[in-house]
Amino acid sequence: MTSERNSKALKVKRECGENVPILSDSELMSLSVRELNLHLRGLSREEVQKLKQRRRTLKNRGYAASCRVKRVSQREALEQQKKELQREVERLGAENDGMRRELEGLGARLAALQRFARGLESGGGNILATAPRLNTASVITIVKSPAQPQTQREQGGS
Amino acid sequence: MTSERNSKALKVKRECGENVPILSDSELMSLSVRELNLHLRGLSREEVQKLKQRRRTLKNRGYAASCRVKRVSQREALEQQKKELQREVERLGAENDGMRRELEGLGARLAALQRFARGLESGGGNILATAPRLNTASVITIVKSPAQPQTQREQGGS
DNA sequence: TTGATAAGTCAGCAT
DNA sequence: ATGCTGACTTATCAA
Repeated sequence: MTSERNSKALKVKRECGENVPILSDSELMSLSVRELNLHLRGLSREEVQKLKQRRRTLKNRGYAASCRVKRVSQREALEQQKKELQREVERLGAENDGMRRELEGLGARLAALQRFARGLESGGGNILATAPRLNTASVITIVKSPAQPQTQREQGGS
Repeated sequence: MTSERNSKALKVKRECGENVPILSDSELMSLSVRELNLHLRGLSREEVQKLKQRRRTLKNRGYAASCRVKRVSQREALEQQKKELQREVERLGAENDGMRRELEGLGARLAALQRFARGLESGGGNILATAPRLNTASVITIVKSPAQPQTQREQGGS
């Protein structure tokens, strides 16, 4: 196809013929209208039209290229955003699992204390004697078990 | 442009000329090779080549169209996936916030019990007298506070 | 041969 | 006039 266009371009140049500097594609494409007019001196109406048309075609070629580049980069941007969101989902999921485990641990400790408390409640004042399965040492153990990261600050007393 | 193609097609038909049924674009495009050959009887080598070329061009036109359709639907699929991931991130984020709050609540209750336990520990056996700021009733209150959803099942003891 | 795609051409819209 | 984009053609590659 390059050959086809070249031949076409050559044809135009031949037609423009004898007295024209003959503009290259890149020259013709980048010239401003006013600059272009300087090169149009002494050309027939038809020659001027052909040159302008070639200029338009060359510019269109560039526009088409930009259009394709834009299309590709937009697609890549979308894919990138998708990857980032996937990473974010993974991160949040892991964080969720971690907290779920912490919650389970705390829940178990609290449940144990709850059993103990039920004993306290029903047994009235005599704590140690009435607690079903737990004694004071057990409660201390449960309560002082690994503190959860979130509320670590709370323990800074004395 | 349609006019350009039409004129080109007409030209081909004129050239094929007097004795040919003249296949429409859609006919020529959808014919199998063997079916096509039936329509090629009594055509010059050149006419056959032109017809085959037109067939190829028509098919290419279809391929190009599919290509564009595919490009669009792939882009739409990407956008759809992106939206779903965004929703997922939002959902996980909300879930995270909820658990974080639960964790904070449980952490506060446990911290209070920890203060109480410190009193128990340092004071030896005399629990009620030694607890810094909490009495037995307070501990019961803390321990029996709203149980966390996750470990609700734990409390089912007689 | 068939199908897919990049690049180029053209038409048509919008600025 | 300029820039963009959809549709078409062509060249080219892959299956």
